[in-house]
Amino acid sequence: MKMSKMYIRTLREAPAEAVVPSHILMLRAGMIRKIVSGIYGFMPLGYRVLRKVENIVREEMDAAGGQEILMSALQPAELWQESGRWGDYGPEMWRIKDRNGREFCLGPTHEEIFTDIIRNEVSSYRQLPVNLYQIQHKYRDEARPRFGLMRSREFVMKDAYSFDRDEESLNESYQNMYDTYTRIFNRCGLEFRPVEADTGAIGGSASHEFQALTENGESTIAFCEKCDYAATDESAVCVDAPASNEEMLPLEKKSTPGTKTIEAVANYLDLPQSRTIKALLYETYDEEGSVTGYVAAFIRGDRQANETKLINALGINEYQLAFANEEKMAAVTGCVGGFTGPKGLHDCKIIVDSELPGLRNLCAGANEADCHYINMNYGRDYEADMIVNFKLVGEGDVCPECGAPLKFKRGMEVGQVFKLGTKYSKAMGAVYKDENMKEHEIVMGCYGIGVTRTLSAIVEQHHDDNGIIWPVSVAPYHVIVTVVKQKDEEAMDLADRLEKELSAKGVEVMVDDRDERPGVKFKDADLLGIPVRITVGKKAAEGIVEYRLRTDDQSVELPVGEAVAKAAAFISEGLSH
RNA sequence: CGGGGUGUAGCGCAGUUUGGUAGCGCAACUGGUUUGGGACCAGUGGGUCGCGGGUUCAAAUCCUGCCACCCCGACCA
Repeated sequence: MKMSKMYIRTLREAPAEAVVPSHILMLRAGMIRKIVSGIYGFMPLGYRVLRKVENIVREEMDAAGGQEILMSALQPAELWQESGRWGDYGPEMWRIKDRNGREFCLGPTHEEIFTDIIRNEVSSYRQLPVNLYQIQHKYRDEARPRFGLMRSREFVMKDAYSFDRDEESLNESYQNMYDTYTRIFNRCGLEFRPVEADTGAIGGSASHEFQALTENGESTIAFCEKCDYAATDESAVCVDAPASNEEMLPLEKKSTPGTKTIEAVANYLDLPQSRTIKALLYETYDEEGSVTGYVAAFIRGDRQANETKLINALGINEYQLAFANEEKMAAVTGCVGGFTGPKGLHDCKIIVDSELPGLRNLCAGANEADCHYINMNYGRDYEADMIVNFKLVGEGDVCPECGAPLKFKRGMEVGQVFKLGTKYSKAMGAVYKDENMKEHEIVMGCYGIGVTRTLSAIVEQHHDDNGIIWPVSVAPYHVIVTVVKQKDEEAMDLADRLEKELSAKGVEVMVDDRDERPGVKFKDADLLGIPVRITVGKKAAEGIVEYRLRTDDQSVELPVGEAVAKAAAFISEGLSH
């Protein structure tokens, strides 16, 4: 297509509102436009890229046995009330009413809708397994939309749901999607890592996030350089320190005036912090926010707690746990702020980190002002209501798989796969009959890809100071033919020939025939990130053009025919993986 | 939701301290000269200075309420 006929508007300067490269460059290239905070429109070139990514997703999902459908974005409250999530979802859900006052939401996700479809239509094991997906706008009223398409309130998502007769079959469906996602993100040209993710209060049995590696990502992932282990920082497993074989020494109470922190008490008693026990005091709440009880969690003094793991162990939602009001808690449990220890506490749940029972002769608060015990040992001196591994992983901690040190990197979550189990089928009555006419709940999985977010990730990973560098697979056009003197008929004829011959080979071509100076055209070509540039310039009359890749800074002169062949080969190679 | 910042032409900004009725660069339009990495000259158009209230002879500027946008944090099936 001729650029003089295209609707394209590039910006020389970056809008002040954008701070990360993907946002800045997509705005500058005129690919997206902000409508309001967290809501973006796609302009012609941006929409072409979006459709390319969608089509990669579509092809791979279809190849994996998924079937595409399209449900409504607007969903009735009733379905969410059935699953129990109308109340759970919170302020992120856009809720609206129709003219009669009936409640709806703009779908933030579609488990309810898909489960509803399936329960009405599936009744036999013979109809399973099923994998349905859609590509559609999702709506989440984010507390803080950010970084353009990276975290927006309206975004395009591919969401797939699998329905299986049992866990074993689910495992196959899950692995199938895991492999499919790997192919999709490879084809999008992303450097990514699948990582183990927290399954949270939703109660699924396994989940992986697909994290595109980028400095501007919002997630932190822990990974092992030696083996394949990788997990989000919250779900990464921190290995217990090896059990000690020291003799138990007699418990002794020490006066430790004013030592309210681990650091202070360790210094005062001249102990390493790894020989102390830290207390973390929490209140738990019911759904209405009333205090339901107290939790004292104990962990080695040099460790950090991972509250997500505590929450999961307690089987509550994250809003149901918060640091305690120590004065109130002291009245009930006997704890003493700054001097709390596991010995002598009452009327609260005592959670002990999994490595403490194996450690000997530790120092802990005595539940008495200005006093600590030393030589405290699990079993002899204190016991737990629950033993939980709730340590937060730190960089350098040992890999739970192979023992090598863990490293941290930043990532952007572009996809997620989740074994849901029967949460929704149970709540909504999605059942099938087996060979013996016995009813079972359908076992579900769900699988999401943030399509618009994937665009951000691609640009974050593929750009330079001059602009975007699209991978061939998602580039809005494959080749840009830059005509230096568009008024020169010979040059325009040559450009037309390039366009025609390349198009005939399935290559997508844009011809910059605009009445602009060459510098402007070159700058725009770089900004737009078209993978191949063919310049029709000085030697147009001789049928010689210049061929250059967006990733190179040198061009080569070639006869037109060769340039066509070379570009076509390069594009076909780029599309083949 | 807490903390911070910003709102002046399509984009980037100055002007606000010290009140006097709005300016610069880019972009756009016209004409001319140019033409290989964001040209030059001359001219033109474009603004309820985020919105409301107040002070004042006079408000972009001072006071006040609200709104929007951005950043950090909290949050993120």
